[in-house]
Amino acid sequence: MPAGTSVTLRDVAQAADVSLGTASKVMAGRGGVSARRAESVHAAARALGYRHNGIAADLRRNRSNSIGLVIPDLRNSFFVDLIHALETFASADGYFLVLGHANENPATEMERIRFVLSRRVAGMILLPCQGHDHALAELRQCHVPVVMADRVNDSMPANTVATDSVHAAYTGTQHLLSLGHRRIAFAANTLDLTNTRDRVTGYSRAMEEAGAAPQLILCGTENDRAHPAMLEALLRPERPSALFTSGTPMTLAALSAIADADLHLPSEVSLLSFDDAPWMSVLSPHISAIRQPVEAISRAIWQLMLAELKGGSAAAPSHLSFKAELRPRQTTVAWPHRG
Amino acid sequence: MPAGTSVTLRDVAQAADVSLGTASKVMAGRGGVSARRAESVHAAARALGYRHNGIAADLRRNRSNSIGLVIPDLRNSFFVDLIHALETFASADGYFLVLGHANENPATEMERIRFVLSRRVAGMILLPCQGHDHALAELRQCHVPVVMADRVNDSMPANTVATDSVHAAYTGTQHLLSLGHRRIAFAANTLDLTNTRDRVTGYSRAMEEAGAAPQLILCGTENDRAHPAMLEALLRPERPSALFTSGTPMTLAALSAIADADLHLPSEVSLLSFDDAPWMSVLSPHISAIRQPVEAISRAIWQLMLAELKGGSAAAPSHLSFKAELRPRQTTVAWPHRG
DNA sequence: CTGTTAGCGCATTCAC
DNA sequence: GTGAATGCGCTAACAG
Repeated sequence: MPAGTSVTLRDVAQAADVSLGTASKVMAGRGGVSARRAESVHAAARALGYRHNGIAADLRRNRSNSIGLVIPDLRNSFFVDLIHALETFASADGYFLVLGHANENPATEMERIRFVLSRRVAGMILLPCQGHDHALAELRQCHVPVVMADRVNDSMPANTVATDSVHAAYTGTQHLLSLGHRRIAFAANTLDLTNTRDRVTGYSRAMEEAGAAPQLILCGTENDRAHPAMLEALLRPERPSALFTSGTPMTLAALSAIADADLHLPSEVSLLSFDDAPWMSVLSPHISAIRQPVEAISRAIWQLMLAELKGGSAAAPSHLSFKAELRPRQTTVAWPHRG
Repeated sequence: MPAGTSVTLRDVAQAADVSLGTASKVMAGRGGVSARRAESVHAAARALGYRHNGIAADLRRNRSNSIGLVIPDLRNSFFVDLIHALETFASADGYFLVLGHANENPATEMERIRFVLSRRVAGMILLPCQGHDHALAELRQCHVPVVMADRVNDSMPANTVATDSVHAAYTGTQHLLSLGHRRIAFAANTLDLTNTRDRVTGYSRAMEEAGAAPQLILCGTENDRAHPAMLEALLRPERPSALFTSGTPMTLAALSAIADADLHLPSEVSLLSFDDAPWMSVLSPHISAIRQPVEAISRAIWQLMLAELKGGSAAAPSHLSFKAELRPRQTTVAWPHRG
């Protein structure tokens, strides 16, 4: 079953009694055609229900106005906000985004990258999901401008944009330390993620500077693993007085673990979430969070992409970094807690 | 700047010293080629860094294995869950999804539909954002299988899949009524949405049957409008004892309005949310919600699409409907509340 | 088994 | 201004 017996430009030209070339010019909005003929082409197109075939045009011109965007997780509001911002920028410059969803799975990620690439996008924005070498190799092979973001570091051989994770985690940990907490656990996805490693670095540095012992909980993002891991930590005699979660999924797991451990939030345990979300400030207690500067990051990504798109590949890749914002709310309180 | 100086199948054939046709067969994995030559083609492809050009192939074969999916809002977890499920089904059948994000904006929706269509997808799944006539007209013009979902009704001239909104809202309202509530306000996006109208119908029916006066709050999904609208309702002397929100964004707004009105949840006001989300059951009180059967809906959508894809367009369009599930939790309590 | 041929729908020279 | 001609990279039908 073909994708519809579509009417082609040739049909339109025939009906309007002009040549294919003329019809093409008219439909493209380029000038150089008499008003009378232009109108008759438009009329014919309308009458026949003509639809421009974008892929044929792209093929012929060997260029395209679509940009690939492959992201790890649609359930994470940080990524969704980023998509949204990027869409706005791209659309303002006449580009369209072709989305790929890796679902936090490297194999799926490769599939999506390949698919998006096979659509011959003009450029590719990749937020890697886990490990980047395989993806990067694929990307370099096709001579397409690439901008990577979020789970990236400065040694990657491509343009990168990210939050300064070390600094953000360091600041967050200091916030907890300054409240008197010493036993602060950091719950993170996996050390396979470069930004998770950075967050752990920032956390550990602050802890060590304060002479406190870091306690790392590596628990993935799935509740089946994260919940029990946190619960176990909270049930230990020497349980942490504060939990610092490295992303929204872990925050969710922490919240239910705290409830299951029958601990009161925040008097018995404090909670700080890396990544903010709308729901964190509507129920009590409002959750203290670290907010990544999504707009700034998105703008930088797009700027970099646009530069490569028009300028040709620049010299050395750029590595941009932005500071996150600490938003202390009601779940980070002094320790020991004075009722 | 072209999308990279790509190496073509012709280059590969040349390097492997075979014909274009043979190279094509090898790369497509079709048999009928001697092992020796096949290997040499593969080797050449690897050496040159060949990448299949999917759009050229689609163009030539006049068919494609991608399906368009245009959705209203990425920030709504219902839609995200649906994307996720649909991706799984599609991928299992060898199809890829080309996503379009309408951002709850009819103009953007049209742009996205047109773009996705210009990519010559084999079929189109549309979750309309507001009004459907314009979009539907566009879709019908290009003779592509169409399945619409969520904000649809049985009179639409296309396959549709949805939750039985009337029934779900009716059941939810009854739940509130059975707890003793009489002043129940229903906070919804806009009556321009067909499923919102259905939800209002279900709500009103239950209210009228109980001899209670319906109170509708039409407030959009943006916090700037929704929050003040709900706050105003909650500050009235004859304020509702229960709020029934018609979607996650409204639930968020309701929650902050309840806090700002200084009302205790749930003893002073009950809350029932149409659409469930993970965060609703981690903080206290856990929010009572109505859950739409996302998997069933997604499966039905895909089934319908697949049938059209292989079977050719069926006779009359199907209109499928699924029952939602009420999940009473801690925010719907008896009224008047006995402390 | 393999090579040759003929387009898919379109944009773009280049003559007129 | 306009139309005829030439592929973009690929698949499929056919002839050897």
